[in-house]
Amino acid sequence: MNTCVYKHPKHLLAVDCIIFGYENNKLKLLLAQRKFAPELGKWSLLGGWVDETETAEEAAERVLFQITGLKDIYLEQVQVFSNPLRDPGGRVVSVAFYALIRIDKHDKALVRKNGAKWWTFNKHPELIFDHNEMVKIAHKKLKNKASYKLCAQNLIPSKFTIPQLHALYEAIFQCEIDPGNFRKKVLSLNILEKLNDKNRTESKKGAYYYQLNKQQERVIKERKVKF
Amino acid sequence: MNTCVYKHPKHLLAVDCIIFGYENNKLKLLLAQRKFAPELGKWSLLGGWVDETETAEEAAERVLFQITGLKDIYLEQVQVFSNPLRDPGGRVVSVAFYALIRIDKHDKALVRKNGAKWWTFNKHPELIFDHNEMVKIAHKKLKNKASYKLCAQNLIPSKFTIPQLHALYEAIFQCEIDPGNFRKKVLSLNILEKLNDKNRTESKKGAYYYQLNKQQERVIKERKVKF
DNA sequence: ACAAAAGTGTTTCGGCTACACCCATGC
DNA sequence: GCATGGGTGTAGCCGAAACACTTTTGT
Repeated sequence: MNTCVYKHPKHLLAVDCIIFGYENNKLKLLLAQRKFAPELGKWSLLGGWVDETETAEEAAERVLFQITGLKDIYLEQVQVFSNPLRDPGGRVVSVAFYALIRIDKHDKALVRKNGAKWWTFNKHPELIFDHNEMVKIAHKKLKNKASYKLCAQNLIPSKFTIPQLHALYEAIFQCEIDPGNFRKKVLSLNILEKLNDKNRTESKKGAYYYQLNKQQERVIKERKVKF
Repeated sequence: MNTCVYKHPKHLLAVDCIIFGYENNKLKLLLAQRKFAPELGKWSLLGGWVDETETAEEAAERVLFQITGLKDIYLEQVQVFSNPLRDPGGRVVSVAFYALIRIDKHDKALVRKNGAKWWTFNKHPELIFDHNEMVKIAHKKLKNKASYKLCAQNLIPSKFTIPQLHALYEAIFQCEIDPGNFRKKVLSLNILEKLNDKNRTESKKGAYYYQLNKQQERVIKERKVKF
């Protein structure tokens, strides 16, 4: 890959990660304070440079590993941001990704060491450059994804109760969802396996645990050709 | 923008356009034969390089103008393709866009001069590199878009009959759609205005022309929070 | 008259919504 | 026994799908 037949202007290529987590019934966002100019000290998404020998996805995985100590993180490409003026420090094209993180599994000390901090999603601070827009679009994509796929395994432990799943979905969509209808809908998908033990920490009656069954990759709802 | 505070590897950045058109009741794709190595002579998407002072969107618009003579073309970003080995000629990161073109309005001579050719969508030749994958994903995105927004104005003349619109949607979705249900659905959106004249070229009875009314930008169907 | 496409009406079905209601348990 | 959250049942509504039917007009 060191030889190249094309002669054209080259660009700095970065990745920026919108890192979602879930804790205490709230959707969270992992942000960092810039350690270099411009905008030193301001809050921003976590990002990094794309090397010559890796894909943008691999660069994002590398960034996420450095920050959280986790591998095999769920990643989705959001879109490219390429306004020449988006970064006052120079012409940087950025590929935005959103990531889903199991907060209970990641390396909290490492996060702290990196100067990063988890923010409640709807209370996060203003971000630098076009990062606010990135977050907005990523959240929209996450909601869309979650309405078709159960992305539980990427945000909460593999054993969970229906009320816990319900709370997760309310956090993702930032709105109330009828608990009874939610339960019926999610059970009708036949992707959950009921376990014999109950979680008794959150109510007197206790709620049965479930886990994803084999066909967990099944799409929740095929987009039909309506038109 | 000539000064830059960052010191990191730089990348060649390209755009590739999946150009959709519609003619003779068929979805079409505009393709070109490569005029340079590698893969000289093979069919490929139309693409170009991103300059230092423009966005990827602007680069795509530039490419589309050079090929079709049209400005203000409907464009949607598909995604970034950044496999270091995707192009044997060197490490090129590509941003894919799909475009919707009014075939009746574009400059056919210019297209021919550029060595480009319209192919029926489901009969197009094998493409170079990862362009087949780009087309597949773009088509999926187009179908998704068309199920929420009436993208008629970007593919057919502004005056059209319901049967013509129906045929367009059958071409986009590559499947049959019940004509009666389609008519009722599209009229129920209240975005079409009935005109007084009929098109008599396609049937004995003739079909009334319609055009988009003021609120043409209205989304066909809000994605509800189902979950 | 009839073929062919435009356009309308009707019935069925399934899923979503909004509730009311029962269940199990700790206090 | 009662408050609390877990879990179930049900009636109504709406939109999609399937398909029968009417309308218009050229030949």
